[in-house]
Amino acid sequence: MTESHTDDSHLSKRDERLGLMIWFRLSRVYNQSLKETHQHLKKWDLTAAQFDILAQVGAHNRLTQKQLADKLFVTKGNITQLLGKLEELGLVKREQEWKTKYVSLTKRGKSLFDKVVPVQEQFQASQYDGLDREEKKQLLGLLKKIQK
Amino acid sequence: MTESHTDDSHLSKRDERLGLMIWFRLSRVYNQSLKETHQHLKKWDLTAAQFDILAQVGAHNRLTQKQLADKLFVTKGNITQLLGKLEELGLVKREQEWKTKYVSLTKRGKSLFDKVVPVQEQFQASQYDGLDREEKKQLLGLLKKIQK
DNA sequence: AAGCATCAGTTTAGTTGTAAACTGAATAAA
DNA sequence: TTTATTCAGTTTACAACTAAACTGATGCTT
Repeated sequence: MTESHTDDSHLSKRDERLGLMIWFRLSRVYNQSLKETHQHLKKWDLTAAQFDILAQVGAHNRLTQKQLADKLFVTKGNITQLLGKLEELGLVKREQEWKTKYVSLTKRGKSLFDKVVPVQEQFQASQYDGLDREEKKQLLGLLKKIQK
Repeated sequence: MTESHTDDSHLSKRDERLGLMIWFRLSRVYNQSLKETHQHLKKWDLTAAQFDILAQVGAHNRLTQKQLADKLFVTKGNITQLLGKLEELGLVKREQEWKTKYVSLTKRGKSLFDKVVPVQEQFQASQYDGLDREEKKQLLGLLKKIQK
């Protein structure tokens, strides 16, 4: 006889229910976190998307727009738009070299980077203070497993 | 002497790093899941936000817009806009009663609800197939704990 | 060399969402 | 009764993001 076969066709109703609850909870945790991030970044008049670019460019100085898009998991079109704004704000500059454009921080951008990134990263991480180190490792492991 | 005090001031660099990795991973898992959801819903010409409303209204029939907003954790303004579209599509109707408006499904909406919701919910849940039941419970527990 | 594919970046149109100001009705208070 | 509060829903302006079509330059192929 088949072992542990209470339901084998797709997934038991119980598992489906669990999956749905995870989905709802995940979306709530993520969106709440995003909102708090936004709130926190207002101090420097930055949006979350702008911060992400600032952090990436500052950490790697000199990236192409494509590399940036890939690192942030967004489209090239999105990067174009965001860089337009950041350029207006005088935080980044684009230098065409051969066929590609390299993005780097201006002096103002660098200075803002140094001021904001450490504080913001600490804030970001603090959102998981409710978990101890072991639980964080567990959570990270489970999230990785979801993405196969 | 204080016990296990390698760093007590804020959080150890190690914990901060872990927190950041969780944040990145969470955002990737969520956005990927959202994208796949969108893809899947295209079959019925529905967006994820529209599906969420269809599912909620169908499950509770007759909700006010405020209740809907609260259940979905979005603003009333967003609900107004989405309902406008769904009304155009002939899927929901709004009935003013005293000062509030009650939202319910039309015949077309009901029929679409019956067709889409079970399939979509199963698809949604299947995104966590990589985890066994125990792991799902663990993940859910950790997510809940984050929200205190 | 001419033509074609490729690839970075841009543009455009559309969706989702927020925040904040506004409308209008019901209720409470003077 | 008149005024003020409250509260549901609407509107407006804006940010973020995608998908898909487009631009232009590089470089391969014949």
